[in-house]
Amino acid sequence: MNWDSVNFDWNHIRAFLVTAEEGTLSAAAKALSSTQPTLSRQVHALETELKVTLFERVGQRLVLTDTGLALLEYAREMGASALKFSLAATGKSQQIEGTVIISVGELTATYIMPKLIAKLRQAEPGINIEVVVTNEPSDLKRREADIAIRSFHPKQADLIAKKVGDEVIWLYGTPEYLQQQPVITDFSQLENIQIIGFDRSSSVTDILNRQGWNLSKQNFSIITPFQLLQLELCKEGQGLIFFPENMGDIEPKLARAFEHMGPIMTLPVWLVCHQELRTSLRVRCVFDFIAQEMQDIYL
Amino acid sequence: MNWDSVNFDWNHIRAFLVTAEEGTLSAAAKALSSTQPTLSRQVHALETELKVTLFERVGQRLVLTDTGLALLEYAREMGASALKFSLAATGKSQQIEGTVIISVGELTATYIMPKLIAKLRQAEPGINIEVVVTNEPSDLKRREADIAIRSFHPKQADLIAKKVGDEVIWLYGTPEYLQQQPVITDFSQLENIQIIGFDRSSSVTDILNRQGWNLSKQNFSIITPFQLLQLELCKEGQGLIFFPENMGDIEPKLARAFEHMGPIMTLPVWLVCHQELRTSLRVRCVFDFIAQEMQDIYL
DNA sequence: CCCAGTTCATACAAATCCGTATAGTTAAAG
DNA sequence: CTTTAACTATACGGATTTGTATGAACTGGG
Repeated sequence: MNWDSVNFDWNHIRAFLVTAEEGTLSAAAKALSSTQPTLSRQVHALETELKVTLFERVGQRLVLTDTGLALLEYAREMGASALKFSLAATGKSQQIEGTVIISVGELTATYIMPKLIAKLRQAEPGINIEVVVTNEPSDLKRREADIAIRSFHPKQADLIAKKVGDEVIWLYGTPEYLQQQPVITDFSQLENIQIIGFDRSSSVTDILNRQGWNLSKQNFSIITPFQLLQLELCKEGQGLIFFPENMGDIEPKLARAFEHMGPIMTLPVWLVCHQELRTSLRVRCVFDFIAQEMQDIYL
Repeated sequence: MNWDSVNFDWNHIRAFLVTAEEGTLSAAAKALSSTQPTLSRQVHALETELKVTLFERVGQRLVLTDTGLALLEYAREMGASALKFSLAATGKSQQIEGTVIISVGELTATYIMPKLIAKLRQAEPGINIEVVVTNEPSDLKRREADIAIRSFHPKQADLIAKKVGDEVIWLYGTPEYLQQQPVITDFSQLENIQIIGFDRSSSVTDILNRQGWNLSKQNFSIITPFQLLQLELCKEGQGLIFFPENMGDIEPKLARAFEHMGPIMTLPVWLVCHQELRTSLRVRCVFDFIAQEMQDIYL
């Protein structure tokens, strides 16, 4: 093997890759916990080392040249392999110290995580916890997190998932608001109800309508994907919200709506983790800990 | 994308990769034009960064741990991608300066290359030429060379090849030696001839026997893969050698054997180059130059 | 049209990394 | 058993790289 060909600074490729993906040197610097001048120099160095022009300096922005675009493909490959290396190394590490990144939704972050993390930190002081709060299905394969809490089973084959409970969803509102509502014997009678919804996409609406509801866009007066804002608006009497019972019940200002009708739906709670990390002592430790705690909560 | 996971020193992976492949830190240092202490520190750094033990320090040698072996796979992937990057970058480079590595056999290196390189350097002073002399089919895909001169068409699909001539092979010997040989009318009569051969494998023998010869191991008294040694031995009158006519004819001490029978065989001469490098200005420049020169020689 | 907010490039001090020299250890050969 | 050769780890001076601070240039909004 002729190693001369790979005997250039691999970190410069990383600099190029992150810069190209992030769009600017400054963003790349932030992503790599480095500084913009460093990235600037590294990209320049790569260009002179290989005698190619990767970026066109047009005004304040760097745009990839055709050459840069062609090479980016291989840089991405390297990045993917580096990620695999990192994942495998974390998995192989027999140290119980280090950081574990957990991806959760807003509500879990607010109602579940604080006590859970406190308890975990007490049990395993060597492990640092990083919480990524997002409602998006964050991509575990890209190492946005080590462990994720989801309400759906992941499709990717190389992820492992464990069901830790069922989230029971009710409609909640202020007692004052609820008194204004009619007494119903069927959900189809809720034609004039005001619900604070997630977004304008009608996926939830469709599901409920198929279950006998009769909802349209008119019922969703306020739209926001921020569930904590939904909660606050609901507390102000602006409408009803879909909320898990273990969280809604402890809100003093809220009460279940149409309780005699039973819960609206139940969502499974999945704990998801990358398969490569199954052998990591510390990730497994956190995974098992959360699984135990969640099962206690959702018992 | 979470870049934290790949935010370790990629050069340390390269250090690990080359060390694992080469076996020792010292060898890796030589391969990377670096020094042993540097590699030692880089491997150590990688181990502490990822909290894994890659090598077991047993005595004077480093042996891969199971963890190291598992991670080596991904390091190899990174190396392969780095190689692709390098190849593509060289291909994309529009600079006419740089180094071009040419792989040739001993005879071509001795008889053809000196004048050819001199002429090339005069025509393109910016290009540095590196010559790898080997009779093995050096692996262009591993970048052991940019351009190779071969007597067979490469099988790999992503290589491009151009036939630049035919090498006419005769048997040569000293006039004194040849006088002792019988006058023949058929090659099958050469039962007692002494030939200085390449190796004990009978591939050449088989080919010739199929063409009507009658050779056995007895005919190959001296065996060596070094063709220049074959030549010297032949000059000393130790036997006959297979030799290209354009090289053998200019050796004052040698003469064609059994010239009335015609040449023994003809071998094609191929110029081979990696497809990725076709767009490289300087590689293409050298490729075209050699093609032109070789065609003049073998006209 | 100007100004606030970004962006990338450059200068210099500080921190880091590398190479030389050296010591310590092991394996093989005489 | 001794010697030699080969390999890795450590110490220190020097070279390289990094980060902070700053400048210059461009974009977009008021």
